[in-house]
Amino acid sequence: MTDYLNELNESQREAVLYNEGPSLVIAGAGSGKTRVLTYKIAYLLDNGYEPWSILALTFTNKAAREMKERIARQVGQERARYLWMGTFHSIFSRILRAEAEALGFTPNFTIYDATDSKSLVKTIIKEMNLDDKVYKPGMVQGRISNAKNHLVLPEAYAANAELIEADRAAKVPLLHEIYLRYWNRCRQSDAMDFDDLLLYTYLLFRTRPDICDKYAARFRYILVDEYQDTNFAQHSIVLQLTQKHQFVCVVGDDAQSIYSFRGANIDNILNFTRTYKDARLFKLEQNYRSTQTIVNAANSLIAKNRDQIQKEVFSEKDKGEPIGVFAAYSDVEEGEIVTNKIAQLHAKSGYAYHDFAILYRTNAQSRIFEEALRKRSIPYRIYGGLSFYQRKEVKDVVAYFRLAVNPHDEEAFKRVINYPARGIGNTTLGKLTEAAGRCEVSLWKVLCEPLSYGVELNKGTYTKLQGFRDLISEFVTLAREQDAYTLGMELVKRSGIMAEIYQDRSPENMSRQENIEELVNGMRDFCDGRQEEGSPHVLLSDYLSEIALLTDQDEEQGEAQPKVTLMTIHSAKGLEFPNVFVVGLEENLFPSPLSSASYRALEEERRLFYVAVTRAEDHCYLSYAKSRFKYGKMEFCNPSRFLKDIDVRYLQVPQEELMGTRIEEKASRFRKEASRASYEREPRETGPSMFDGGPMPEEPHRFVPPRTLRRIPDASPSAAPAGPSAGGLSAGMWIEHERFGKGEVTRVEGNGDNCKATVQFQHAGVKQLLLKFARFKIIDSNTK
DNA sequence: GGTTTTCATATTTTT
DNA sequence: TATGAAAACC
Repeated sequence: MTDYLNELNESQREAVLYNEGPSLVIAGAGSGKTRVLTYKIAYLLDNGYEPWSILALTFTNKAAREMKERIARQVGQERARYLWMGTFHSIFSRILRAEAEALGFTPNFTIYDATDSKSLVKTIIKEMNLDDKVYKPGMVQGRISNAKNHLVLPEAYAANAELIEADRAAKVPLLHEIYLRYWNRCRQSDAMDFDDLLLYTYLLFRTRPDICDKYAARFRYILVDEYQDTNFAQHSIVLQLTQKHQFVCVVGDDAQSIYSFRGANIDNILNFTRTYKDARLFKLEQNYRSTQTIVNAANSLIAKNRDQIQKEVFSEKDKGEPIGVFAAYSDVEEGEIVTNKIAQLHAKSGYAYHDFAILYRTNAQSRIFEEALRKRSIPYRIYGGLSFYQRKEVKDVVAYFRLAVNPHDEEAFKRVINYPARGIGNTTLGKLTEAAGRCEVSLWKVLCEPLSYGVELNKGTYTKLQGFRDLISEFVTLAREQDAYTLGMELVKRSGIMAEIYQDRSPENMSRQENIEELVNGMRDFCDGRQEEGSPHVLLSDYLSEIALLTDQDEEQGEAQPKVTLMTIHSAKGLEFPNVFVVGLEENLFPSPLSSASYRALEEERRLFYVAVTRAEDHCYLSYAKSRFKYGKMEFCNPSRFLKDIDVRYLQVPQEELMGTRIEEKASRFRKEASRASYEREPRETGPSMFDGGPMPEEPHRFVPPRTLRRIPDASPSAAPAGPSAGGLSAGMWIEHERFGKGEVTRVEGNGDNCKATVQFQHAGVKQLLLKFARFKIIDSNTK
């Protein structure tokens, strides 16, 4: 039953087998960390632990799901399904719902997302008549979040001389007041933000030792993945639950700690053996992912950091090829170089497109590569950007759902009280808010009895408010009985959103319709899934608590077509690709200019670079541009200092452009020449061949490329030109549309999914139809 | 109360 | 450049 132990190397096996007390597993990049966690859990299950007595905390839902699947393969679905496995936030939100009353919340509390938090901060700043140029909502929210991550409550904040002094120095002395109000407003709204999920869990366990003991006894063994990215609150909760029995195993790599800007504290992992006195330390140092060259290069890079746990990561794979460095004259050229290289490797070495990743520091860099790939018709997929649940129309619908489950939810309330427009404007809302603030109750309570809270209203407004109140009241009643999917459909219709969005067929509305349909379909899948698992009644509240903690990253899409991956380095953590391009290695971009303030921030940037390089299995390429458009202005750039941090033995630098001071000299000379545009030189070759490691002649004056910034809405480069994809439609034809009746096609444009037709209808006027969705038939295909 | 225009703003973001 | 939100407008 323990034959799987043979699949582990010695240090992995030791880590799996040691279960007598606390342990810390330092898992170098690509060293089989997930495998160790999986087998350890399997081993525990085989050695007396019941599935429900094991708690495994991960950082993404995806990681939890994947690990559960792997364990299921090992020990069978039946046992795996009872494991407690999930993110800190999802596991503890479950516990908080179960214990909500002990904290003065209801089990149906709302989870505010980042946008809700920020919007609440914004309203509070406004209500306090503070200048939002000084009290920047983002910054205020960040400080509140930081306080919460350090388990500092509002009263403690106000009483903390150091914090108060820091705020005074930062010219935001009233921050503690904002924090307090924010805190109370969340409570009034029966809402918790992401940080609260951790903070309240900690408070629950601290104020109610009986409850803490209950869970500490239930979770006989706790495992934490990606421990380097936990914050103080998470660390403290784990400590609360394991202090007595000490059965805890944390896994992580301090060299890959890249989320300190979100409160992650690398000290948690660095000091683990001090927190748990008898902790055993295991190091996984064999890298199974990358070539020796890549591993060695990454080692030489990370060695430049001061704060780290010493380890020697090594690879027994092939030596591999040196890391190629590309110097481009401009950001556009950088895109071309990378794209050319991808095309070349694809054609000559037989790599599929999904074997490539382009990793960048900021999302803004993606566009250049998008355009370059599109030009060459290479399929790609961009990760990041606006997530599905952040789209306006989706948030609007979800706001109604949220109100139905918790009418006190202030952010949802404000979002939809006048959407769709029902004549309740800012003036009225202002009166309600004023009364709610004065009486310290939720907006909903004021809405229910405006008069008793002293709100003066004229008759018309009163009626409108009553209408909204009745609508929501009814939803609240329904939410207790009906299942989520049926109710979801109902709410979309009854709220008036359906009518609003389905009233015309403008392309924007079409995409909104599609998103709402997707949302509703998602609900159906969710209900079906839950029912299959044996819960007959799936309530809207179940659905909401599920999606509150979902992100885009969790959506798994079975991609049919292999595509090049474009993402930020942050989102690439944990992934691997045969070929990786790390782009934009320039000062003031990577490392980010904001990180130069402290050595800690700079070390984090270096770790980020380390993460990027160690994603690569076979080939890794680094590139930088000497000029780049930033905020619409062209800027000159110097190569990143990080390029010098990698031992040159592992690099293949273009021609004589060696790392070192010379590059700065050259760059500054180059800059002067470029700005004068003084003299002619022989024109440089064009085409891809020159970038294949060959010499790269300088050519200063040609350096500002003409930028063609047209917007191409179609993200699919493989889409065919207009003709055939237009569904056989062309100008001059007559069609009959389901709702608009008969009309003549006057124009057909775009291609693929974005193909649209302009149609002159006999009665409905001129409309643009997105052919992907439009329901019509051709009644006369004579194009005259 | 709804629309248009202008203006500031600009890392990374597993939850 | 490109986005979103406040201000000014109708």
